[in-house]
Order: sequence, then C-alpha cells, then structure tokens
Amino acid sequence: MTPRDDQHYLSEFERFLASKGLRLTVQRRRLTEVVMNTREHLSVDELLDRVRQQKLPIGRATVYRTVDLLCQAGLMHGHDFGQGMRRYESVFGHEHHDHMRCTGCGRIIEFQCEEIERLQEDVARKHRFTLQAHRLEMFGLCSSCTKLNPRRTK
Amino acid sequence: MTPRDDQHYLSEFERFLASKGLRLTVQRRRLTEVVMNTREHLSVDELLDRVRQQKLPIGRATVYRTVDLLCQAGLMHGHDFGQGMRRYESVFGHEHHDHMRCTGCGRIIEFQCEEIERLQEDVARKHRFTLQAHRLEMFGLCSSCTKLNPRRTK
DNA sequence: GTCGCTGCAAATACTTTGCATCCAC
DNA sequence: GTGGATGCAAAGTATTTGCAGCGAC
Repeated sequence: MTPRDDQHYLSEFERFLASKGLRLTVQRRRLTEVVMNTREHLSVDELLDRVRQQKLPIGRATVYRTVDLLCQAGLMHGHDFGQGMRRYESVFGHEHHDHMRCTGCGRIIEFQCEEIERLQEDVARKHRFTLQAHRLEMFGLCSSCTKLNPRRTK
Repeated sequence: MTPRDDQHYLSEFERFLASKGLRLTVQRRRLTEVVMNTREHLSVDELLDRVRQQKLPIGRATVYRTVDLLCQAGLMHGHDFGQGMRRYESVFGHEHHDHMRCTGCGRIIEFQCEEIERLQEDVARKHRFTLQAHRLEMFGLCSSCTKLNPRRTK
C-alpha cells in the first residue's frame, strides 16, 4: 500500500466527518493511517499500542470512538472471532473477503469466493431479505496444524 | 419436539459427563431440557429466567458453566449476533443452518443452502484447511422492515 | 464418604459514558 | 471564539473465578 492510498482514505474519512460536522484531529488521522497500512486484524489494544509507539499520546476511549466512526464511514470492518474482543481491518487494499481461523495456531486466512457471494444474494432474495452485509467464518486446522494433529480432523 | 427426544439428548449429555467424571445434576438436567425444547436463540439471561420460572433455583454462574459443557458435548452451539452477548441454540430438532439477522427488528431467520456448504468445503480443500465448523451470518432488513425503510436498502 | 457442583460475591475483561480541559475550524 | 474532541476515571455489561457448603454417585 502506498502513501498515496493513505491520502485517499484520509480524504474520504475527512469528507465523511465534515458531512457530519465532525473534525479530523491528529488522533483520528494517525489511527486511520495505522489501520490503512496493515492487512492485519487489529484489536483496540493493538491499535492503541501502535499509535503510542509512534509517540502520539492517545487514550483508549478515543480509539473506541474513532474505530466506531471509521466503521460508520465504511472504511473499516469489525469482526468477532470469538476471542472476547472485536478485531478490525481496513476495507481497502484488498477486496471483500471472508475468513478461516485456525483453531490450532490462531492464524487467520482470507479467501474470496464469488459464487458463495452470489448464492447468498439468492438466498436473501428468496426470503425477501434486503442484504446489507454478511460474515462468513470457517474454523478448523490450517495446513501446518493439520499435519501436527492428524487425529483432530472431524 | 417430543419428550422422547429430551431423553435422547439427556442421555447423550450424561454419557458425555460420565466420560469426564462429571455429574448430571438437577440444574444441568433442567437447562438441557429448556435448550432442547425451543428453537429460539437464547441468551444466558433468558436461560436463567426460564429455569427460574420453573421454580428451580439456579445461579448465573451455573448457567455459564453448563452452557459451556453443552457446547463441548456438541449438543448446543453459541452464536454472536453482535448484540454484546452470546446466544445459544440446540443442534437437534433442526439440521445445520445459518442465520440472517434483521438489523431493523432483530428478527432471526434461519436458512440452509447445500450449495454454499459444498463451496465452503471446496475453498477449505483448496487451502489444505481441515474444516471443523463454520458460521455464516447475513445482516440486513427482513421483508417487513424493508417495506418500512424503502431508503435503507444499500 | 468423596469429590464434583452450586451459588454467592468478587474479580476480570471489554466497552461506554460523564466531564473538565483542549484544540480544529 | 465556539463547539466538537480528548483523556481520565467511573460506570456499565458480559463472563469467569474463588470458596464454603451441598449433594450425586
């Protein structure tokens, strides 16, 4: 991801904020940059750490509030991987995708499947449901862990 | 669901408990019955209420602990619908299915799609991932809420 | 009778909120 | 200068844990 992309996301966020009479502060800017510059799925604590590592003082409450705004702006998505806290990832830099989580090592693998997406729309239509979003998570053992646990295959 | 089914689930749970040197108590038995006799997705608080309505004194901690055991036994599944707490449902009485949650009224619609399941297995195989479980949740507006919010369709 | 189970209360974990001060616009 | 933003601490909500007494086996 290039710096140019940052600019793009930042101005998109700024536009969103302006449209609601809100402001782009240093903390909001820096958080946006952190989110946009990684493909990892970060928790609030991890976001907090990364911003602080850059010597920018920031409070936990601000992270929660900003993360919320970024999601509202559609620039970020929250996920619950059943670990007790939510994790967040940028919607940019990679297209829509879903996740597989290894129950052995915790590794998260992303994947895309056009056909599954299409079928979801079919299902929704069949129920006259207006689809806004979806979340598909698969749990199991990644290739390395499968080798280590030949018996745990269900 | 018939009483006969209860027996089946109960003895399955009992077998599970026995295999771990654990006991089938009144509280565990009653909770199992409550879970097995509804198709709703109940929260811990709701489970607590239902057992208490039956005049059986029970503590919240016991519900948490039992729910955990029932999940381990594979008799129940937990779901996170992004409402701040987990909800649980029996695995019996209805086959595997996924969920659509209406962001308008909170209604939960269940659906099944063989083809999506099959595609998931394909994806897993492609990544040499040993699939153990999955969770597909779709969010949007149900048919009634779609009528009320013609503009909120994304 | 033993050892697991229960309920309470306390502890923990994550997230939200109130408020005085601060700063983007 | 004004009104939104920040950070702290307190509050809120969901869940887990320690422990003394209880009860299934």
